[in-house]
Amino acid sequence: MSDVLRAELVRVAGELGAPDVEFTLERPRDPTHGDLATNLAMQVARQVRANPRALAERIIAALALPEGVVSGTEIAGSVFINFRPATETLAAAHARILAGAERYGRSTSGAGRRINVEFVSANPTGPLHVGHGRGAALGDAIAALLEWTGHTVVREFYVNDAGVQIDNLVGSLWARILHQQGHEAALPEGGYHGEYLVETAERWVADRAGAVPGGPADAPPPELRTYVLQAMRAEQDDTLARFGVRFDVIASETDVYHSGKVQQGLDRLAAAGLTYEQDGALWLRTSDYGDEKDRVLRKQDGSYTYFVPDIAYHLDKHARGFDQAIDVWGADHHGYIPRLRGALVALGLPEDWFAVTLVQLVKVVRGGDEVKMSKRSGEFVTLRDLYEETGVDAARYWFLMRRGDSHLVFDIELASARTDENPVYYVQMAHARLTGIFRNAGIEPATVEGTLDLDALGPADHDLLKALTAFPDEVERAARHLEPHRITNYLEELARLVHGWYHGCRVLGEPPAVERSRLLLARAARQVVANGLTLLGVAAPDRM
RNA sequence: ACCCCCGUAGCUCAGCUGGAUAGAGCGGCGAGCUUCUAACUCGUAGGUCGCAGGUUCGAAUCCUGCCGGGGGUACCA
Repeated sequence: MSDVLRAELVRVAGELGAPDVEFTLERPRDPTHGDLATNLAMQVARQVRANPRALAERIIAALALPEGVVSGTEIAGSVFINFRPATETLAAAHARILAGAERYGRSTSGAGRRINVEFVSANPTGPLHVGHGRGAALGDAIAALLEWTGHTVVREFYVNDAGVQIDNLVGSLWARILHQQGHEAALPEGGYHGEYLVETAERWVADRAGAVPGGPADAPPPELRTYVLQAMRAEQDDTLARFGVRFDVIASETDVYHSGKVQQGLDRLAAAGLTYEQDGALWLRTSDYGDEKDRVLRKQDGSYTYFVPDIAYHLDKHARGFDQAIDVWGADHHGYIPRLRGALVALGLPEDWFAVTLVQLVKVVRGGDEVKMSKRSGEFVTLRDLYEETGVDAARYWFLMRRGDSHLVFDIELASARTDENPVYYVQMAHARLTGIFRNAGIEPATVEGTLDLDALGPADHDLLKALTAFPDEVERAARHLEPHRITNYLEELARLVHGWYHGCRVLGEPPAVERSRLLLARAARQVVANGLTLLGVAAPDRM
């Protein structure tokens, strides 16, 4: 209905002397205000300096809509014009849900634009912790939202496998190996104290049948580096795979160096006259492009800052043909955004090519007591620990419930609770109950076909259907803002309606016309709940 | 000192980039199982949208200044 209506409103606005007027046409928060409302009269009144109330009347009079689109029109507050859809429109919307099936809610609005979504990108220095989990759930859901809206998406993970931290990692592992052999050995400054390296050390020694080359006086054996990087990466990959997150591309910082792209990037910056030497270091003029100050590219000791490979890496993403790169970062990196964007803009990339979604850190509590996390001390809750306790569905859903830039309190006890305090169970339950109707009737949902007879049904049925038809718009909006929590909010509201409907509107055993139409409605509702959960990477169980 | 995010019901948070009487869950109080799953439903109480100005037909939403919480301001990654 809205497309036809919007086009007609634009035409009428032109007739009234305001052809380019901006106006809204949306579902009002309060359903008693109709199903679609527009502020067109007020907006036109502003431009042509006329009485809004009179204009609203003229607009309504001038509307020429086909039969079966709108059943009612009214003016409210002398500013809004409210529309009610005709039953034909609603029945057609229902038919679109069934026809769309598992694709209902998808659109082509992205027009195949190629988007690179980079997320998690954890350092290969230890197991993934809970904060990575939030980034994983969010990045994956953002990617899914973009896919649902017709973008071509690549999920990418960047491994910072170069730099001092890896030396510290290797040194830490070497110390653990020496401990194993009964030697005294101190962990390096800035080293990693976690228990997991003790286990890695045991495995390494076992793999080599106890033959450890060298002692406390020696440097770590060279092969230790590849070994520990592979071990850490394998652990992370396995944790993510079990969490239902898969990547199309794993990019590595070392590769960016070896491919010569770092040097190419530096050459490009220098050729554009963006760099200068000072105090024995090489600087980039990022302050000309929105950053607070210029940044060092090459340190006095001749090595590069991590900034350099990051620029090269993002230039490489651009060269690979992406129309946009979206990075999901922890909020503690926010100060880094203007710097990287500045560099990319300086090299001629569009301002909005590089976008960052920030995730605030997660506070983990267990029944009210905070669980401290520190990779250094090694006392932390890993992502794996978390979802093994709560289940993958609950963990993913909890990470997505809140806006990325709001602090998240993750109560392990609450998230694993199988009670009504846990929204994920509430939503999944809606799906299970709807499926239960078909199971009790002994029929497959997909075999219930035909046109919905809305005249046989009541207001509660109509309200449920209207909520179902809002799903595609919600997906569109969530994708535009990169905010998956809009989908969880929608699903919780929909689940509330489903439970209420289930309670108040019996299906099986009603008069044939009612039973048939309610089965059709239940099939549509089940589809939309399933699609919403699937989009978020959460299961839609048939029974619980 | 400067920069970024947040501040909405007792608690956890929504609020569709300016719309109508600010919503939900949990918790409180009250009610409801002979009925397709009570992991549920219904009712009810609960608000100076941090504070003060400004912008306009209209502000929780936009602009300014304060207050409070968190994060960031490396030739670390």
